[in-house]
Amino acid sequence: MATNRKLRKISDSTIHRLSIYYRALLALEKEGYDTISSKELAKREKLTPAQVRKDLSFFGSFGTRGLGYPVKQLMQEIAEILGINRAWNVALIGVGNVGSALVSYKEFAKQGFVIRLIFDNDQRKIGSNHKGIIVSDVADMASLIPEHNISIAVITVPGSAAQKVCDGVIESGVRAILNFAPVNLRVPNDVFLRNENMAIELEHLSFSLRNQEPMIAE
Amino acid sequence: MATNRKLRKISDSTIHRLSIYYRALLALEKEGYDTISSKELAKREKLTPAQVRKDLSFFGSFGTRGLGYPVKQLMQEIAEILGINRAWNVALIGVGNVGSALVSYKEFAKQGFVIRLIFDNDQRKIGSNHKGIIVSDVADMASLIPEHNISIAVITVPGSAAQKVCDGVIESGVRAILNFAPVNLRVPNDVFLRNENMAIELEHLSFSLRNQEPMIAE
DNA sequence: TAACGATTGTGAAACCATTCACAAATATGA
DNA sequence: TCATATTTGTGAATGGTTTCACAATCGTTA
Repeated sequence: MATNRKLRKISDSTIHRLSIYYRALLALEKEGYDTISSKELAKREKLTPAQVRKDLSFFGSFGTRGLGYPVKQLMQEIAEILGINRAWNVALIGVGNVGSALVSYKEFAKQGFVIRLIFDNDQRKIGSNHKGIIVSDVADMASLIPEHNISIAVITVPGSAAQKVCDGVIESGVRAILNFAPVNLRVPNDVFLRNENMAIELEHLSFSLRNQEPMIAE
Repeated sequence: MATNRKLRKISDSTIHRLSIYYRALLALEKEGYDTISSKELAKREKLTPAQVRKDLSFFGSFGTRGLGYPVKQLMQEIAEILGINRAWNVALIGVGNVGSALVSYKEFAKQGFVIRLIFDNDQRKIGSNHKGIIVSDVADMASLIPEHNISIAVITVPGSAAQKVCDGVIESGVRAILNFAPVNLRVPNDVFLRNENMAIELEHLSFSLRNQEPMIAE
């Protein structure tokens, strides 16, 4: 059981790596491993053994000295820590290119994130069927979102509309948002916001390429 | 001019924020601002004034004491630092749901990232036209990528195929990769890799929701 | 059952990023 | 032209994350 220890300030990086460990363990299980050492796990993910152990130690002690961590069990522990050992109802707002792609994205549902509602403000899209889900009018968010017990909203509308949509979903009671629009959304302190901004990632690559040669001057 | 100072170890966070500043400045310019203080800029992006100044100071001194930073000029400086004051040729590998969405994504080209080539291994897709670009066979990467002067590869193939595709584009001379496949790619040290993994972001949200109440036990 | 090798869990040390605080520089208004 | 208010740029202080290093523990083998 994922223990309730004093899990006060867990850093974003640690949570991020937990996701990475989880994927690694999935692969290890498939490959037939029963146990895995922090050393081996770290090597696979280009991390350090100490980091793996420290990350896990925030949540409990899951390993056996001299042996390592039990693959299956650790997977379950991490799933529980991350909250992915259950289903979350998701609403998708905006059925443009990105939105449509996400509806068909299988990894989504595999991890327990189930798209229950799809919204758009385009009359031509409202009522249409996307993978079995009828597109609703954004105007109906306030009633539909609580009704369907939605925990997470995924925003895939154009940047210009994003803040308004964001305010709307929060109004409807959503407290976790994944934003694909290329803008910085403003949310209250009790709302969790994550951004997926491919322009920023490309700019990072562009920076790296431009500064390839360490550029030591002066 | 973006100066060539001793820009040795710039942290990822700083580069990330540079992208954020750039977007903020775009908006400020539209709103008619000529200058902006670190205080104001920080307030808009929920950062601290000191952070803004420190970030910028790694690259030069662009402000005027008592006044602030000139909006237009600072934008250009950052564009130069990030390397987005020019065009980069991009190849897209994999025309599934995500790949198709990216081809139509306008922000892409706006920032100077121009998709020149599209690859797939599905015979039914090869030869088809996506927004004016004919889909090529992945088997032809080795010749086409150098020919078209591609700097960045965007990988949108299923996880199972991603590592092989990754090895292929590196073989063809690409040194910057944006990976959408939900796997940890292995690349040599001189290749820049960024990951866009929406499952991980969702898991982060899931973690936050699950631990909403600080969970102080023991 | 005892001895050995392996590996965890974790304080302490080292490292890195952020914030503080203030001198230096500039704009502005009298 | 001078005094005042503002804001930058940056060393120093702080706070946070990663790595180190080792005692504690366990499996294995003789």
